[in-house]
Amino acid sequence: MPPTGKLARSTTALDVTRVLKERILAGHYAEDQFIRQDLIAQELGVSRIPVREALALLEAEGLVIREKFRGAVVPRLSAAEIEEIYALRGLLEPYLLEEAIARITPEIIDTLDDIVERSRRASDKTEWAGLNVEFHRTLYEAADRPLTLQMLDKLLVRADRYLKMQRFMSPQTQQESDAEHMRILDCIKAGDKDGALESLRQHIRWNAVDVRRTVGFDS
Amino acid sequence: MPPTGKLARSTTALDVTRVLKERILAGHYAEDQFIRQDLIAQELGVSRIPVREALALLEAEGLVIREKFRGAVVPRLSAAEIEEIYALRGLLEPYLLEEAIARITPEIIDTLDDIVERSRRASDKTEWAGLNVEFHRTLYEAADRPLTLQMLDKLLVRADRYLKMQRFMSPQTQQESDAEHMRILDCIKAGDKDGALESLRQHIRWNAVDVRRTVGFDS
DNA sequence: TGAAACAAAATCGGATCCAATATTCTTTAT
DNA sequence: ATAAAGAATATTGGATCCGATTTTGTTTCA
Repeated sequence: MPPTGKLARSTTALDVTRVLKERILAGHYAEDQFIRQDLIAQELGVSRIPVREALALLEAEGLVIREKFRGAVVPRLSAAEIEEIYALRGLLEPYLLEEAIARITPEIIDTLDDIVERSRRASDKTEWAGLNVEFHRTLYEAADRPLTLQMLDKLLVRADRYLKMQRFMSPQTQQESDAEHMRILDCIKAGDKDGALESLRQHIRWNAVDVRRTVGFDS
Repeated sequence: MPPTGKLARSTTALDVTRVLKERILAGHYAEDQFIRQDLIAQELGVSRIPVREALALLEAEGLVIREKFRGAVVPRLSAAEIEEIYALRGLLEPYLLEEAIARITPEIIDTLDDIVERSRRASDKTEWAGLNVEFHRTLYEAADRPLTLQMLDKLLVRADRYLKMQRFMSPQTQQESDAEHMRILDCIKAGDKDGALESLRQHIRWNAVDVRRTVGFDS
């Protein structure tokens, strides 16, 4: 039996959940294709029990849908769902930003400056994506609204699956995104709350437009 | 071949999930008290496997917290979490109401009228609570925003646990709540969107005040 | 007597096994 | 030859069993 590595704190089920989530977000499983428990179990060297728990958790996150005695599939994302996700981002993120501004410290601002700087220098697309996430995470964690942040995370995970599948992030979009982050950060430094909020809303709108354009909606 | 539009048959794990959720919402388990898998399994006449899956799902909903090799407990709700839930209601519900108004039909309005009428006549507290939920559900389903509604539901479940535990709903509060529902409905009929939104926000604020008063926060 | 050390019991996470159901393949009738 | 019917296979959900860890109880020593 191959050792599964050092799982001192985590459980096998959570490890499987993490692996499957990464795979799904990487577009490893085609939509409407069944994810076979047995195969996953063999690939990861575990039994089907933690695989089943992982699939149950992923269903709760909306990343798969299970049908009794049939299996789990990655569901298609509808245009309506994408639209809804961006509408919800437009509600949640300004709220988080507002609360973050009320609680932000010079240390956090320094951290954000650093992230933006590294983001601008980033050449690798994956590295840039990581820094992009880190920027928002650092900023929003300052808001001290764990429930809201958790809800937002789940929304972004759903959207991310789509975005990564579509490979839509152009260098131009990256530049524009960095610039918008800087604008938000500058507004925060200047104590311009409304300016920061407006920049954020613009940021989200641009994101939404990008997605629509790439996906080619009509709705 | 028979039509595939058959209802999704329930699985044992989902049945256990439903039972446990009902129990938790009814305050059956004390906070910080371990929910023993073996006991649940015996009580329900099933094995521990579906019980474990149920607990995993309930953890994803925030109704329990599991610690490795220790078990699952109903977590305490902090004052901060209550506040956050109401803040999020204040974001999500106006959005849903706005979308609902844009799509509402005379039939739905009739249904809502009926619900309010029955709610006003309701003597039993449980019946009233059910109608209260039905009013919001009917109204918000008209918004056709399933993700948002699902998020709201999960928030309300968390809050409900607290409210039911505290048994806070006084007759006076019921009357006031019914009146607010009528006000919202009247605004919708009159095509007064802003009025409806303002009534809703007031409704949520009152709810929040009610909770704070009953719970007796200070933090 | 009280606390540390050790043993016993309880409980959990995971593995293996079995039953229920779905899917695929084969047979058969027209 | 084709489509319905039935057998064989595949896959899932659940039950039973096992090792790991925590908790509880007992013993021993200062």
